[in-house]
Amino acid sequence: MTARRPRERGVTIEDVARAAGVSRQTISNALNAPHRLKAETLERVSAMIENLGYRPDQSARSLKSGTRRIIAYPTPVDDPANPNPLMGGFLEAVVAASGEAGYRVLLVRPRPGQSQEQALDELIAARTVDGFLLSDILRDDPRVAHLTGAGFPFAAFGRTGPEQPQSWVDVDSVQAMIELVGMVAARGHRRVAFLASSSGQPWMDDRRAGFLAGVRRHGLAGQLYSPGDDPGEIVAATCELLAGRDRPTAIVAGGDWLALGIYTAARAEGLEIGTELAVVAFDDLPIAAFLQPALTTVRLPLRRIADALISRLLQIIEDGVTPQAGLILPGELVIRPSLGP
Amino acid sequence: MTARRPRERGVTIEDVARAAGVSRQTISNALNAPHRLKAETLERVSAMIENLGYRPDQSARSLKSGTRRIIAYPTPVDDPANPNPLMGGFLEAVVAASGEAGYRVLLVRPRPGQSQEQALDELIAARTVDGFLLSDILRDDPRVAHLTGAGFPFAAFGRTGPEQPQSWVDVDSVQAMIELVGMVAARGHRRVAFLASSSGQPWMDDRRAGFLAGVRRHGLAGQLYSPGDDPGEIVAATCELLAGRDRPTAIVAGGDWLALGIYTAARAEGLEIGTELAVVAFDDLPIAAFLQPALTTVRLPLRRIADALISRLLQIIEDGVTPQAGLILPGELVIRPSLGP
DNA sequence: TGCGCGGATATGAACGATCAAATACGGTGT
DNA sequence: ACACCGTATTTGATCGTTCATATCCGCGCA
Repeated sequence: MTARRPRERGVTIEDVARAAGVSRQTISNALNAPHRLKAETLERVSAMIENLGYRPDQSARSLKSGTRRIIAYPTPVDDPANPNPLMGGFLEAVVAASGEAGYRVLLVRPRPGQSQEQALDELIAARTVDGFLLSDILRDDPRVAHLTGAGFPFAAFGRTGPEQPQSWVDVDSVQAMIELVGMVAARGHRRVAFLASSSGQPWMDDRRAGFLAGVRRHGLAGQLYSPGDDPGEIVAATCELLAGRDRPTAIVAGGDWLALGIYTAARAEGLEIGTELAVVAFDDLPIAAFLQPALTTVRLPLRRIADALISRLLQIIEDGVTPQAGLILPGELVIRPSLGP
Repeated sequence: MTARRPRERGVTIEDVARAAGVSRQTISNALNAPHRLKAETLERVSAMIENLGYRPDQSARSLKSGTRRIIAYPTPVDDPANPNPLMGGFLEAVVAASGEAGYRVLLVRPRPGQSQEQALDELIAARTVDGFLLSDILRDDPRVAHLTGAGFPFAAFGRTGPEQPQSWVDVDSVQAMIELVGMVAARGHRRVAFLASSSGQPWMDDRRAGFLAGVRRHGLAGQLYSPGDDPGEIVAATCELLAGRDRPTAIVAGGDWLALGIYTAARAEGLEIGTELAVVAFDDLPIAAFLQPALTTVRLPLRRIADALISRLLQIIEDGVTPQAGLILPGELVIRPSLGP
């Protein structure tokens, strides 16, 4: 531990009070309960606050009030081999949503050698944050279990177990996938393949289930394929798939990244995407719009998800009210040329 | 403003002191200056701390010490049309680096209707953070000017002006680009094109300058092209480029995303990448490895950059020492099949 | 005149930690 | 026996805010 140089202190409530010729409490009231002040005093005091650029010290306020106005977001480890589709856009949406509610987002990650639970405990015990925002919820997610046990506020992007707090928000992947398959069926495709790594993430299972449901509903011939995460593998698997005799005329990918491999394979096989082969995927990452032809996919309503998560979390933090049921939001089909005419 | 329900208070230093039969200060010393305690006392006290799960309240500690152990990172607005290559990996590296130094990262973004400077001021005045980490530094970046004026600690990923604090770290894009062009030249290419949007970002200018320097040094015929950000435009521009009579045999892209468009165009023109057309780019985003054939590119040493930034920032915060000169780190060539044999 | 009343403002006491200074405690040397 | 010293531990004050309570003041009313 190095020596710590205390930062210069700023303008305090005392300074403002002296300058305005009133007491501390009057300044505090001007900010927290303006109705208590005589209009004239309020104006004079507010001017002085503005004038001196006074802002209540967050630490002092927190110490007294017990609230931090900070939400922790444990960042998913971003595996370059399997880039997390959410990282970019979701974080973006969360920062915006919480910012508008007057909260800030603190990124946290276990130190080397520290378990996820320990990292959470550290923040709870040190009273650094008011609550947690979790994403990439696994089945029996240990973080959810831990926070539930500790009785600490959290909200989750992804479903939690039935015996746990239902403070989650999720996308109706099954329904979105059914609609996606519906679009494919409406274009006259009969043989459809689903491609996704079989990594056992709940959301991917939902997408797979949605595909199967869609295929059944529309009487299509659907087949599942699960290549590994390696790009080469994906291309190879797709090539094989497309070289077969009864090759599918449409491919549904579990995520936009996979579509990149599918495009590559299709071209290697001499198939034109959109006309000879329909490709659709899920997530609407930037790459979906960048691919040529642009990719038909399902857009996650990230901003609405973030808004709902923050709103639920703040309800727990500020009012102590835990939502009785999870919230399921629809995905939005984004039709682009890769689906065909 | 909704009513605020104070969170239940946790274990305090007083509780531990009473339980261990010593005074507050002894507990404090056990954590902050263990050498002051008799070995026996230390052991007994530490056991009790562990036992009760005591962690000093961060707000109380901050109030007294004036230090927050939090670094603010103003998140660049992520334009989906021009996805920020850094957002993912850089943030990741920053969180890891600061975590190891015992600091946390707070994401901030101006509220609607608030200027960037106001957002910074708010954090400074409320003493919420100890310093700022800036990225995507523009020429005459207003944030740098503002923090310099306020005398508040910051470190920047990207060069700052000569009259400003030199607490920056940057990648030697020029040199990396020269080496990249060198690799292309060594493969026997004579006509080389550089593709990048002309958006005037300093880092892109460096890459362009590096390209020109490399071309000059190796006596190649180099040409600059600046399509817009739109994927369709990129493909169209590349197609035109490749359809010309004296078409380049190698294309250098300003960023990995552009390579996607180039791949598409090359295939449309019937050119095989790696053999008939060399493609190289910059950033080593996940997409570089996903493309088939995989893309030769320049990897930014994100972890080293983050480490250096954090180390410099903490030096300013903790020791009050501002670095005298910026730090330039080399990019790392990642040779992959798109360059050719 | 004195009293009660209510709105506006002021005062004292936390919140939980750390810093600086004070004290307790053995052991030496004379 | 006593001053002296260094180490181990305790005490008091403080950081800047907010909560609960106290005071002030003008006014209507008996």
